[in-house]
Order: sequence, then structure tokens, then C-alpha cells
Amino acid sequence: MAAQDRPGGKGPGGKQPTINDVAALAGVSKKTVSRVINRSEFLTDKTRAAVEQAIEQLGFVPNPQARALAFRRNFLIALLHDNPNAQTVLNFQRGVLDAIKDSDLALLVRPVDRGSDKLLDDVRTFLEKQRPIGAMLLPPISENDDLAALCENLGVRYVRIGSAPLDDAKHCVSSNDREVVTVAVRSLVALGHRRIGFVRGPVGFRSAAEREKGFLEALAEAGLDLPAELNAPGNYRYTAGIEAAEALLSLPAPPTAIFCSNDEMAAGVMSVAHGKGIKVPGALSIIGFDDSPTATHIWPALSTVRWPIREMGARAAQTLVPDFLGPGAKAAGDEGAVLASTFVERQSVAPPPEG
Amino acid sequence: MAAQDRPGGKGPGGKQPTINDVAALAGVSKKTVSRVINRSEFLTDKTRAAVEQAIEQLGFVPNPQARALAFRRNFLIALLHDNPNAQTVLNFQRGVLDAIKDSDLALLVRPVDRGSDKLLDDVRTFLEKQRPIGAMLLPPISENDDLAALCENLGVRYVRIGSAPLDDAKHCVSSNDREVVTVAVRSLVALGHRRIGFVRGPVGFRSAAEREKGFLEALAEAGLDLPAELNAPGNYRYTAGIEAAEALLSLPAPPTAIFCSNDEMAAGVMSVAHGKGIKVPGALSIIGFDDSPTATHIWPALSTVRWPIREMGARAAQTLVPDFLGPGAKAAGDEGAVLASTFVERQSVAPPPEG
DNA sequence: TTGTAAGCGTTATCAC
DNA sequence: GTGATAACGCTTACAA
Repeated sequence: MAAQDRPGGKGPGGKQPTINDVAALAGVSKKTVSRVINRSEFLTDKTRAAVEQAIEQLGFVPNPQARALAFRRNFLIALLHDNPNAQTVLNFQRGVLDAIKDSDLALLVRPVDRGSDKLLDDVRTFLEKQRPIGAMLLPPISENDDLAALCENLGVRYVRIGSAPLDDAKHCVSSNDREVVTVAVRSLVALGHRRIGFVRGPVGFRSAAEREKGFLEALAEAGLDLPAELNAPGNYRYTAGIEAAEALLSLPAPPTAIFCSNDEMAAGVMSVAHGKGIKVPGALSIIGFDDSPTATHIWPALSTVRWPIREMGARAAQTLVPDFLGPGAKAAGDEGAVLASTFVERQSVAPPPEG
Repeated sequence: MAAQDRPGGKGPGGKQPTINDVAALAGVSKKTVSRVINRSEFLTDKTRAAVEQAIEQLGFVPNPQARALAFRRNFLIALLHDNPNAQTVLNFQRGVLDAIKDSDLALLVRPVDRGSDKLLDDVRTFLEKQRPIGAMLLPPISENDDLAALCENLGVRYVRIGSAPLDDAKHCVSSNDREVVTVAVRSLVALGHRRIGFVRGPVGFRSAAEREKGFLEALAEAGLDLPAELNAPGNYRYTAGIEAAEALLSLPAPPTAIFCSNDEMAAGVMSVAHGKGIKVPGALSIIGFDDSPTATHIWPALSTVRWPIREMGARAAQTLVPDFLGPGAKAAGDEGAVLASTFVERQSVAPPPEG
């Protein structure tokens, strides 16, 4: 349609008022209007009021493209991710949008391929082109130090999201996975479980390592250890849960409980249990991690750890650009960047058979 | 790589080459360079080559902010959604990014609240500010005609994604839900099922209506009808599946199969079946719709309809901005905007008990 | 086919 | 405190 209207500014998309119109109406210069827009301190309350009144009257909205050109920076924040878990990514997006809702910022999304050897080049090109105010790195790529350094070099602010602090607080929003896993596993021990299987996350993932540490800590507290045959490899995928369960549940002395490093693998374990006619939770207790939709969609509903991902999204946006988010944002950001995960008890856990 | 080497170019973000640098090096005017960038036809192959060589040599990348200002349009496409299914949204995003990967476009994401009475204002503000090239509307908000009209008025190209054509082909990418549901239900009939329950989608959703039509068509073909007590309301949520199943499975003559309008509700139905000790698929067959991760994470794995959402994302991007996506994009876009859903058979379906 | 001049709407510089 | 004037990097007239 006609987006290129002319003086007659007829119909849709008709000329929006510009800073010049505001200046003229308020009887001041462009620059003064600009000062008001950008909250400069050096202004008489009177001038400011006059300008604000003119802005109001005209319904003026600063043109972000022009600002971007002048600022050499777009009023965008970028979300870089290569996360296999859709729910996680989307919840995070929601959180970010909660935070930037009333600001001038918008959210740019960029999935990347962590396996690609062009990863850094891709991200560099992206950041150089889009020039966002800041970038948010979701795990697992948040664990890539080169990526963080790249942002730094490009003058793009960044936050790294993780299962544990990955950087200084300023550049990091994390959760306390380890602690909460300990809590979860402790509950298993308290119920009387002694042979507890573990399904690991993928090698090289910080989150996987944290969850494993938490698991082992809880065991150690109880004076238990993790026999090699009860420690199954995994990669956060459903099929890995299947394979792990096939192995663990065929053992001469199978575990009475299994902790899985995420829900998806827990769902796999549960399927195998069903297939083998092993009652859950009667004969086998299962705990997952993520509190994904899967956790409540499988039967019985899965005890798991809820990761405060939406809140982390909001917090990430706040630490990234407190100045643009209006009052309050900054204060919250100062509180610290570690948010609490919580253990959610559902129906997949019970005392062990002989208990 | 160092793309920013320059005399004074100190540290990070040092001056990138501009169109002027290219023009100077190639010995032509700015405008000619601009023509090359924008693929103007009126150019000597020779000049074009010279300019391209200069661009290459300098590693010049046009500044999107400046272009946006001059074009009065940002090189962005927006995804507007209020879709409860994270996987759907994310897969769609992936598809879009598949399509725009090698272009100058970037993806802007905007969740909206379809319940809000400020919906139109929100979207208007967003579009006026960001001025994207185009917008993609995911269901259910794709069904909102006012939103489409708004895009039209604002000079923002748009595509509506749906379970059936919602607009002229130019503005629409859809799947053939109805047909495929018919295929799925036909398979139930072929196995001998005669009492087939139906769990509806939310009232007012086009997708829900299409699926219901497909269901009824298959029944009609077989000379069957849908007794009122076998037609359960739903809203695409897990809990609705629970409620529907509680009702259907308590009937004096319960159905031997249930078609659910999405996977999530199917998961709810399956939970209830498990809880009541009803064997799936032995005593009850279940079919869902979406082929979400849940479909394979529950046990037994769910027969369902795969919605080609990623492909739809790519197609949507193509129909929206074929010119920017390089050669090939347009041709594909001409093929038509209806993509095929497919029936995926897994383990949740079997002949009825007595059969 | 190519070049020149004039914006696009904002911010930065530096006087006043 | 405030205002001319020149950027910002590119595109669209309109010539040549």
C-alpha cells in the first residue's frame, strides 16, 4: 500500500509529527526538544513543561531509526541462543518482554549454531549490523567466553545466563541449580532411598556439571556414593533417558530412584519403566529438572526443579539496560543476579519398595 | 576478524567503512554504490563489478540504521504472537530464520495479549515505532481481521498463519488441518472403532473449528455420528484433557477411541486413562494434534498430526519479503501458500477391544 | 547509465 | 540553559 504519501498526508501512515514540529509548537529549538526526550538535567522546569506539553499535544513519538543513526546504536536488545528447549527460550523471552514492555526497547531474536566454526563470525556480523544496545546469551552458548569477549569488543553490553555464576555479577544472571538439586536428592534419601541412579547432562555443559555436583553433595551428606553402574551418560534428550533407563533398570540391583538432569530424559526413563511394567513411583521414584510442560504432561506428574527462567529473562533485561527501563529497574538489578530455583514435588516420588 | 582497521580507528568498534569510502575507492558516486547495494538494473556490468570489488576490498557493510532512516522502514520482520504453545512459536521462528539467514533481515519478536482491549493500540505503537518491512501473525491472533487491517493501513506487509486460508493467498500461509484430521479419524474407523470421542478446541478458534469439521467429515463418511455425550469441550490445555477424559471415560458406554484437538489435551486424556487403569491403546486409542514434544515424551507415544510449522515460518518469510531473500525465494512463494500437515502414527492407536 | 543536491529525523558540537 | 549548524550513512528526486 501507499506508504509514500506526500504533503497531503492523506489516510493511513499520514506524516507523523517530528521533532521540528514539536520545537516549533513549543517555541524552542530542536535540540531542546531532544534534551527533553533524553532526560537531560540542564533544563528549566518551565521549558521542559512547555516541550512536554507540545509533545503530548502532537502525539509525538521520536523516530527510533533516526535516533539509531545518530546514536550509532539501535534501541534493541538481542537474544542469542542455541537452546534445545523451546519452553525455556520462550519463557525467557517472556521475561525479557515483561521488563521492556513500557520502554522503547524491542527484542531481537537470533538462534545460532554452537557447533558451527563460523559462530563467532556470525555473531559478529549480526551485532555489527544490528548494533543492539545489549545482548543476552542463553546457556549453553552463555558458557562461551569468546562470545562474551566479542560483545565486549564490539561495545555491546551483555549478560550471560547460567546455572552458576559465569562472569562478574554485572554480566551474569544465574540460578542456584546445585543447591536445589541437593535439596531434591536429599528428599529422596529422607524417604529411605539408598540406591539412587543418576542420568547426566551432556559433557562440557556447565549446567550438567552443576547438577551433578549437587547430586553428589547430597549423596555425600548421607554417606552414600554413586557406583559407576548407577551413573548413566546423557545429553538432555528424551532418547538418552530411554537408553539410560534400559541400562539402569536391567541391573541385577536396579536403583529405587533415578535423578535425571532434565525433564526430557526423565520422561524417557518413565517410558521405559512403564514399558517394563515397573510402577512409578511405587517401585521407582523419578526426579527431573526444568519443570517443563512435559513434567506435568506425563503420568505420573514429575517431581522436578523449577528454573526461574522467566524471572531470569526480566532480570537479564534489567541488568542490561536499567537506564531505559524506567525507575525501579535499577534498584532491582542491584539486588544481585542469582535467582532461586525451587524443588517442585509431584507424584513421581515415593518411599522405596522395601522401605 | 579485523574488519575495522583504520588510521585513528582505536580499539573496539573503530570506524567501519561507509558508502563514501566505497565510492571513492571505486571512483564512482555514492549513488552508484547505492544502486549496486540495492540491485538496480540500470548499471553497466563493468561499474557494478568495480563497485563490488571495492565493497569486497573494504569489507563494507551497509549501515542498516541509515538505510532504515532513508527508507523509512526497518530491515526487520516482526513476529506477533499470542500462542500458548512454545514449541510452535519457536519452530516457527526457526523457519523464519532459515529463510532470512542470508539476507539483511532480522527477526523481531512481539508477544501480545489477545485478551487485552489495548491489543490494537499496542500493535499499532509497535509497528509505528519499529517500522518493520512486514509482520507475521501466528494463530490465534492471525484470525483477528482488525489486526490485518491495521497492518494494511500502516503500510506493513503481513502474512497470517492459519489452519485454513484466512485471507487471499498473498497474505496467508496455511495448513490443511481439516483434511489430515479426516485421514487420522478414518484410520480409527478402519480399525473398527465406532464410538469415537472428540475433545474440542477453544470456542472461536478457527483451528478448533477446522479440526472439528475434519473429524465430523470422517465420521459422516463412515455413516457414523457424534453423540452429544461423546463431544467434550476443551481449550487446548492439559487440564481440559483431564476433564474431558473424566467425563468420557465414566460414560456407561465409553468411547473406544478419542480424538483430541491437540497433543496437550491428549496427554491429559492419557493420564486419566492410566489413572483409571485403562490400557492405552488396548482399551482406548488416542490421537492428538500438533506433534509437539509431548507427543513423544508420554507413554505410549502419541499418534498425532504433524503441523509443518517450521516450513510455514520459512514460507511466511518468503511471501512477506521475497525481494530481500535472494533468488529462489520468490519462485517458492508462488507455489501456493498451503502446506501439508501429516498424520504420524505411533503407539497410542490399536483396534478396539472387542474388534 | 550515472551524478548532484536535498533530504530522512535525530543527536553532538560549540558557541551564546 | 539554550540554540544554530554540522554530522550520522544512506536514498530519492531530478538532472546530465
